[in-house]
Amino acid sequence: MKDMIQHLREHGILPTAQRLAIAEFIFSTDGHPSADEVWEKVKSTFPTLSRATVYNTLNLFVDKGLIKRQLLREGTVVFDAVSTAHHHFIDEESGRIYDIPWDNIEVKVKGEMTGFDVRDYQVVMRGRRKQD
Amino acid sequence: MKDMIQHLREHGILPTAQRLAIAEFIFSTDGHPSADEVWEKVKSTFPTLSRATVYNTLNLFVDKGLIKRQLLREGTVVFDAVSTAHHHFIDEESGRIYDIPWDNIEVKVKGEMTGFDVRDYQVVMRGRRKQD
DNA sequence: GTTCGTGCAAACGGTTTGCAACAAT
DNA sequence: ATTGTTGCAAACCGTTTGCACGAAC
Repeated sequence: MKDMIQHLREHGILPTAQRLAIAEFIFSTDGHPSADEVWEKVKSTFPTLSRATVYNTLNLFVDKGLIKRQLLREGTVVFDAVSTAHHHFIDEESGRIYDIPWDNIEVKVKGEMTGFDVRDYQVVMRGRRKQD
Repeated sequence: MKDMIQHLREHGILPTAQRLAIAEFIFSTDGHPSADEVWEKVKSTFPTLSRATVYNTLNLFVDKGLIKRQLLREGTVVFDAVSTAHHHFIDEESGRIYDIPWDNIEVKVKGEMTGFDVRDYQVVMRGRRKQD
């Protein structure tokens, strides 16, 4: 809790009650929730929380570098609180998104990539989760 | 033209004038247009074409396996007519999406991936296009 | 008291859908 | 005749925005 206040302050974010509640949730889940899903969840412990505040707050967190937007679901952006680089696996049946540790996959450039200044990359996999 | 009619028929699609016009466009561009962009372009040669028909047709093409939906742009789905597997590079400045040949990048699994039945994957890169 | 954050409702933009007119078999 | 396709408009849904109220420095 105290750490979270500190964490927000370090990123230049004024730690209001709403922002704390949202931050607590998004950093405690290992899922990849949409803004509306965050709203639904946090509302249960913070009933007055408005949808607009959730959207604004999540965008603020992204701008300040606390979390990342990911294009992994159709129709909605999802947010990813894991700060270290990783890959993603999407279960085509459930739509669930799994983090794949960075070191599980080796990506090597073999062909010509001149003219492309790659700042960031990730492997996006799709398929079926067999167990779990 | 004749080939396109044939192509559609082979995929179980009745080749109407609208569908032909949309197919001609999407298979001739190397870009990754959104449905609205397809509409704008094809409308110039087919003014009566409605937006709904474009959306319906593109979805039909996806269902029948002619083209692919890609989650590479925020706010809209883009369509990809290239049937062979490839990776993508997104210019963060312009938003332009570039195809990267499959053999340019080697992806090797190093870690544990049990439980994940990977049916499909691609590398998504972001950065700046330096020349063109 | 000025700046910043919140909540509400309205607006917005991409996409889907219901429906009537129409074309194809 | 039946089935499938088109165009229009309305509906839908995720997201942003304008604005008034309220809290914090």
